[in-house]
Amino acid sequence: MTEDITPDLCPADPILRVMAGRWKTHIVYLLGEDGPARFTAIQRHLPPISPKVLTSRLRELEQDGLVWRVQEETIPPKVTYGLTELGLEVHAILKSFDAVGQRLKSASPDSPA
Amino acid sequence: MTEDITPDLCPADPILRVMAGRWKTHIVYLLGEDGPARFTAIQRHLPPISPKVLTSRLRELEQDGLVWRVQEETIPPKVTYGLTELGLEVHAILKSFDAVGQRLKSASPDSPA
DNA sequence: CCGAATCCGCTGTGATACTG
DNA sequence: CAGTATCACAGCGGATTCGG
Repeated sequence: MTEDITPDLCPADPILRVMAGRWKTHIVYLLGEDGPARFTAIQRHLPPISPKVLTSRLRELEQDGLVWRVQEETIPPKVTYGLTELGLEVHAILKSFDAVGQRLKSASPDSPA
Repeated sequence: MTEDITPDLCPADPILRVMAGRWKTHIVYLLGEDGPARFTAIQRHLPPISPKVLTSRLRELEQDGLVWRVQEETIPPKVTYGLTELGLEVHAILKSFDAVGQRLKSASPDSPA
C-alpha cells in the first residue's frame, strides 16, 4: 500500500509521488521545453537511460494524465509523446522551482525562527 | 551514483529529489502548519511511521537545510524540530500544489495541442 | 523504430526490540 | 523521551537481449 495516511496531511504528496521516479522530471521538462518528441529522440536527450525504463516512465506519466501518446501504425512505427494540459501545468511548476533549487546548494540551516 | 545527468536538464530535479522519500512532504507540511514539534509529537501525527524511518527522514531534511534540530540535554531528553527559512519556502510551495493535485484525480489526457 | 522479456543488485521502507 | 540495532523484504532502476 502506498496510501494509508490520515487525509489531513500534505496536499502536495500526490503530485510529488507522481514526479518522484528517476528521469520523470527530466522527461516532463524536456517535452515542455522542446515540444512533442519521438521515443528515440527522448532517449538521446537522457543519456544513460535504458529503453525499458523510459517506456516504464512514459507509461506512468501517461497513466497519470501528464503525457499523451500517438502511434502511427506504419512500418517502421512512429510514436510521438507530448504534454497534456495538466502536463504543461506541471512543467510550469517545475520551472518555478529553479530559484529554490539554487539555494539547496548552500544548505545552511539557520537558527530557530 | 545519483547524478550523472547532463546539466541542461530539469532545474526542479534537486528539490524533487530532496522531497521524494516517503513521509518527507508530510513532515515538512506538518512542521509548517503546526510549527516546531518534538519527536514523539511528529510520530503521533504520522500514524504508521517507525522511529527508525522518522529519524532517517529528519536527518536527511536537516542535512539538506530544510529542518533544524535543537536538543536539550536534560533527563528525559527534549528534542525539537522545526523548519528553517528554506524549509518554510518549500512548505509554501507544497501548499501551492493543492490546486494541481486535485486535477490528478481526474487524470484525463486531452488531445495533442 | 519502438518497445517486451528476462535477470539482477541495491536501497528504501518497515517491524521489532533494545538503550542512555 | 528520543532515538539505535538488527533483520527482512519489495520494488525500482538498470543491462542486456529479443521481437513485430
